[in-house]
Amino acid sequence: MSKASNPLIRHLEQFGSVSDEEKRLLDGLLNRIEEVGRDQDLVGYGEQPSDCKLILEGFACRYKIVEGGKRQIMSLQIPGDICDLQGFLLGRMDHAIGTLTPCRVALIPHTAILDLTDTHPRLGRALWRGTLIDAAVFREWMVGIGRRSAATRVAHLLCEIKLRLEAVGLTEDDSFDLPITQAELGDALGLSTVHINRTLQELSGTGLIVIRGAKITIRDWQGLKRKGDFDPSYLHQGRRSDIERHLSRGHAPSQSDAL
Amino acid sequence: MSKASNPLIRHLEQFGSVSDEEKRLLDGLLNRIEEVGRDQDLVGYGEQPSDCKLILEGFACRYKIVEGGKRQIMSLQIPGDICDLQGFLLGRMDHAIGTLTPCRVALIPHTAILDLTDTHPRLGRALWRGTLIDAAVFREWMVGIGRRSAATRVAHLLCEIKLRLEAVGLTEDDSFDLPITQAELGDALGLSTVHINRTLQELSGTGLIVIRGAKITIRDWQGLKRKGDFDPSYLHQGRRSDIERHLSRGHAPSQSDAL
DNA sequence: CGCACAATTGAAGCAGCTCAAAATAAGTGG
DNA sequence: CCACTTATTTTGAGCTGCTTCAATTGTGCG
Repeated sequence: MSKASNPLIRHLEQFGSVSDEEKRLLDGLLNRIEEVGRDQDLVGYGEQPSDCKLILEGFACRYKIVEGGKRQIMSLQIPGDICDLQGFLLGRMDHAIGTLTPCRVALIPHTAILDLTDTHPRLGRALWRGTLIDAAVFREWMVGIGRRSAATRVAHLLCEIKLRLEAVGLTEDDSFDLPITQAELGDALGLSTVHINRTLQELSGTGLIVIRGAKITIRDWQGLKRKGDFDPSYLHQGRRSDIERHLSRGHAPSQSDAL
Repeated sequence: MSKASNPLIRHLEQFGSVSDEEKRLLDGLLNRIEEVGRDQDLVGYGEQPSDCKLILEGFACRYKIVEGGKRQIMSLQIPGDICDLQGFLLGRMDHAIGTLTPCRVALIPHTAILDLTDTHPRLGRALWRGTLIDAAVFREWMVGIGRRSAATRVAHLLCEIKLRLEAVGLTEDDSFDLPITQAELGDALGLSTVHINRTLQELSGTGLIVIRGAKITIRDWQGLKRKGDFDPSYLHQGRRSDIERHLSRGHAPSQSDAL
């Protein structure tokens, strides 16, 4: 696998430079690739996986089922995401990860990650940073579910997805594919399917977005951001901490914050 | 500061053994101590702190204010918690951390943590693990806010707080002090103050808990757990991953999972 | 073509909200 | 230790954003 197409490297380079040696090591991790169908668990609740899953293609989600059978989707995982480093350090899964579409995933043994983080603390911190961003997204979702109206929540999620997909090259202009059902959207936002449907109509009706099948086009980015009370800083895109700059001089990540 | 009383060491030992040399290093981190009053920001939104805060005494919380002025509290930070490792690797704060009571906190410079994680990858992973547990708690709160009823949410939170306080020795029998207002509880659970009040009365009325001022006594632990749909596994208390066992043989953390 | 799933619409219900005011408790200065 | 002020808890009552239930329409696909 060539450097350029290794999504793990691209992922880590968002936050700091990656040396050639590090790249070589990272390339070595992606040898076991699997295809998984839609609506399958990549990792089940309570499991103790022995490898991490890196999503190469497709959409997945973290979710939990509560008493009464309701489901809460806690995050959307898109290509480039390592979706269970959690299992690496915590052992037993306290939630499940399931596919929303057919997926292609790379399996990375925990032992390989352990070796890597032992010998290359900087890479360890880079992975760590990724999990901190995951946590920032959890927090933002919590804020939305707890304190924002349905319309604001939906708008906010669309803004987030747009930026995240853009970062991995999965948008064209102001459009992107969001191949998930309204029921799934509801489970992610803590809303009923019916209300998701009505809310999407509202957002379409006011000219903020256009929906055609699974394709979503953002007609009025500023308006959607306003509607969604959206401040992208929690995604920590295209930024490095002082600490990381202090470590790796010379490289500057491409900034694209003109949002 | 003696080893036994260093809450950072106690915190890390929950998940894996800490060598004597590591303990010495960790002791060296706790030299700057500060007292902070109630309702003060330990770290403000958008700041770029240069040190982490370890809470020695008192309660704090992560929070965010949304458009319209509503507040969502995203986590409760209790003694022993390092409450912004986030800032270490991500630089700019995407939320604020404020005190709920007067607090005593230790300030740990980012540079010290950087050195530590560079030279002692195992300690780095231990800190990382802590942030992953934080994330697990975020997820669980999200599930509650999104999919559980008010009474279930309140009961769940009480269960969680009980276990977390117990782990740092801040409970006596089935009682603990929870010196936060009902308004703050509401901000944490995405509920109104009025509804929190009525829900607490419901939980008292059915004999699950007793409230006397800031002191909460759990009368019926099993019942409260049932009411709160509470499964403590997300707290990852008293457990180590295979990976960590693989690394440090010989030591076994005390297990106390008879819950 | 027809099945199965997904989106849409209508209508009624309710969990939790808001507003407003009263009752307690917790400070605080004298 | 009291009198006064301020914060918190508690209660009542009306309201609403979202849910639930149930049915209809659309759509992808073997």
